[in-house]
Amino acid sequence: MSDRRPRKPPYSIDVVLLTAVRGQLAVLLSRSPDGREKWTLPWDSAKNGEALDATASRISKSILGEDTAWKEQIGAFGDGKRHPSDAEISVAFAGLVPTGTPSPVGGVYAWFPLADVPALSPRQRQILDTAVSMIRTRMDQSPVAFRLLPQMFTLTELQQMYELLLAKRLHKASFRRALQGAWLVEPTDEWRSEGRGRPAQLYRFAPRKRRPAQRGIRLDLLSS
Amino acid sequence: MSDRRPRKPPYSIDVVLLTAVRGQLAVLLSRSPDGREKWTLPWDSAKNGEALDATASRISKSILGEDTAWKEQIGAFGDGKRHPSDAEISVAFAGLVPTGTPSPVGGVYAWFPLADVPALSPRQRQILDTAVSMIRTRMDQSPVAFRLLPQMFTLTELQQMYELLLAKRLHKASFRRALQGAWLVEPTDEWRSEGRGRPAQLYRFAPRKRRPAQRGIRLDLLSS
DNA sequence: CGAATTAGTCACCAATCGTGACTAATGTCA
DNA sequence: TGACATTAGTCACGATTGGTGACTAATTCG
Repeated sequence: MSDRRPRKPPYSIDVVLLTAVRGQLAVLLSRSPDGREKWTLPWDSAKNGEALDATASRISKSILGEDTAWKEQIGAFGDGKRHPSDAEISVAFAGLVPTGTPSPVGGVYAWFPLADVPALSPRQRQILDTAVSMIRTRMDQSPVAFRLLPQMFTLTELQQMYELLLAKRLHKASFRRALQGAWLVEPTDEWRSEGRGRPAQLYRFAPRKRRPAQRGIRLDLLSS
Repeated sequence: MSDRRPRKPPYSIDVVLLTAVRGQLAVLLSRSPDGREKWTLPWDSAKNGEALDATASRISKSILGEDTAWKEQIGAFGDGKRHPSDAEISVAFAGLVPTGTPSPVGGVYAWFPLADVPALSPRQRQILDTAVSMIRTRMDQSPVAFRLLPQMFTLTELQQMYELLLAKRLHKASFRRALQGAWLVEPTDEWRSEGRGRPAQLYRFAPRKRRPAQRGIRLDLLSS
């Protein structure tokens, strides 16, 4: 988060780090050095010759200790709306952080549930909204839910993650049947006993190329 | 596209205009003023204070006479790959042009079927590939096929457009049943007689909000 | 007129999906 | 120790959706 002010950078790289906290999506914000209770999305300007996603990786790494396992560009933003940098445009990336990852120490960074995000600059607010909506609509194309979970997880946890992202309850049997047909996970030989109740088998994300999903068209998904 | 060289712009706006020509997707390229047979994606730098998509609209309008009915940002590109501008990064937009739109006159612009696109700068090549792949994967979320057709079209034309985008044959009855269930088109009272055979009724794109498509999850679409 | 051609529909069957009820394996507590 | 609560995991039925070939409809051509 360099805060050098000598000359205005041509563009900033902003990072939307998302995780799941207690059944809600949460975004990582950075405390502004100047204001008292002002928060911003982490951002920086690119070093000389650095690729766009490399800058995003560097930012993530500097905050979390390592890069996110998944990252996607959200787009470029710059409708003249204000931004903590004075850059004309900002290129935004979204990254997913598994639950259970140790939180960054120090009072500089904090996770905010989406419902409790404080006021941001207009451009960063738009970036956040676009990132969340993109994550939610790209679920079918990207392994989003898996990247919000640790490497090993129970099927109930996976289902709850899907329910969180879809904001909709799923039926257990349907969910597992669909999962089976998609060849996305494989069981490990470990089990986890979570208090009372039968222990759950742990699975890992292991997509197989089998069956290229030769299905029909789905016109009914068209939103607008 | 302006070719002023005095100072390097901070970023360029590149536009990928796509249409369908004889059963193939085609992209509009602009002849380089310097080289003899060099072609580029249309691009320009933003005027002062102009929003990103406003620049893209201005470029489209200057080429086609009017803006495209549909346009989407593809993203920001700038991994140090070369670009006709010397901008560090380029923000790309895709726009769809209905078949039958009068082609831009003069030898400056031309439509190239995707298979016959000449060599482009590395960055523009990447932009084009990303744009096409985005269009194809976002078909379910955006009315892509409809924006490649004139306002009124026959269902056979619509089906052929879907077949072109999906690179896959569709069964007539299935296609029409899915279309009916999606409430996307409405019939007009006009018909078109295309040579021999029974005349076809013309339809228009008229999505209705009915039935929010309360369907299950589709895990089997997950690609990676 | 009849054949060819394209549009549009129907109906059968298979595959998929929503659902409730079932079994399985553990902890809790009397 | 045994009944109960709790969570995991599966099964099977009926309803819906989807793939498909064959059908009817309306036009041009010769």
